[in-house]
Amino acid sequence: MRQTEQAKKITKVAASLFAKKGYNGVGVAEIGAASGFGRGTLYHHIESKEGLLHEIASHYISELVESGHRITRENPDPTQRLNALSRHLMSVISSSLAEIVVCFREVQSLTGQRHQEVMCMHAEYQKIWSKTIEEGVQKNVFREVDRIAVKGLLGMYFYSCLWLKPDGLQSPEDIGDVFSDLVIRSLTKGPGD
Amino acid sequence: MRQTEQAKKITKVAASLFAKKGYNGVGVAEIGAASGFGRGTLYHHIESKEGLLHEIASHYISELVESGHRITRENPDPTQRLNALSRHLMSVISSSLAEIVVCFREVQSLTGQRHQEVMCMHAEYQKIWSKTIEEGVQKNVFREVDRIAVKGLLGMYFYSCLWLKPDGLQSPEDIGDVFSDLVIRSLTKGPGD
DNA sequence: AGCTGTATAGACCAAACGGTACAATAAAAT
DNA sequence: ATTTTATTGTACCGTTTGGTCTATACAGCT
Repeated sequence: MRQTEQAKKITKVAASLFAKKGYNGVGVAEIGAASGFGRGTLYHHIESKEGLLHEIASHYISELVESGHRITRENPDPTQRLNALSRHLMSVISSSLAEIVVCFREVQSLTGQRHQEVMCMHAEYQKIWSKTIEEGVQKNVFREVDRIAVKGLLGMYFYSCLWLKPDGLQSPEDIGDVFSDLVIRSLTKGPGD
Repeated sequence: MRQTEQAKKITKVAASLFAKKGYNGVGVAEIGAASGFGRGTLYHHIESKEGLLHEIASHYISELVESGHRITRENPDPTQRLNALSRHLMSVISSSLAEIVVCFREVQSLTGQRHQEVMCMHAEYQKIWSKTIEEGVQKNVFREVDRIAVKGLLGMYFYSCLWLKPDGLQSPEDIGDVFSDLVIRSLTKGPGD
């Protein structure tokens, strides 16, 4: 979907408002005012309020899925791939904080087809991580872990968009390294396994 | 604050609605209907809609803080304490899923004094985990980790309320064990540290 | 000048919002 | 039996909701 400059601006403003107050806590009038348009003008550039939410949520989760597949192709080694996934996920989160908050916290406000479509992509992204860990187990570099472990580990990343500060001291890559270090250590085989 | 039976019922119903649709996605009429009261009746039992949100959020986070302090007293050993904190946190999450979702995802909708108070307790709970890890580092059982690591590890738990199924196969204690296993492995000293 | 297509603002809509007032009812206490 | 007290439902308040309609402005083109 081709977006005009104004539409991009509106989407960006909407994302930061949704992130701050929640989808239902923001009115279209507020979105218009914050982007410098009246309500009529707003609807000349967007389809609907929910369309705005869908645009934000689907754009970022599909970007994650796409990059996830690319990283999988580029990194046959499970440990290296985990680190690459970790760095990439964290850099997307920190460079698009508001959008990611919307993508992970406000999805529930999508309805029908749109909700289903976005949830599918979320599941697909999780599968990318699951597959990586499974491969590591097969190659005997990771220990066998419960299938809910990957949900837990991913939660570590997803939840970070709620406390991450955009002007924080550490770079996203540094944080990604800290996290992937935690993840890899929690997965690698020890003497007892 | 003493709560009548009806008020408890309303609070419970409100929590599950807030969890499903978000605080601003639910109207007082809907809360009333779902708990079997008219709007007028509802306001005879509650103070306000935001009061309801505050009641839910503050009750559960303060319970976590209180139990956290108790567990700290009862478990001098950092590793055992982490496991106890993990089990307890996961059992609270899974036994009060909706309330915990509200407590962690809808806090932002609280305003002024109430918001500040609840955020304070959230910070205090995090400190309980931080202290435990710090003690483990001092006692030389944990390696030194970045200060954001604890945020990440806690996110693992907090995010779980969004995917946990109330009728899941695994008991909360089992999940708590899986998680604390991940946490402890990611923290314990290895050959290289 | 006349035409065409895109931007823009503001009036307007029915519905829903959080909250209050008040009268009616039920239960308990005297 | 009578008076309090605690519950309840309904009508109502002003405001805001997402969304539409229409009139105007302003480009670029002929």
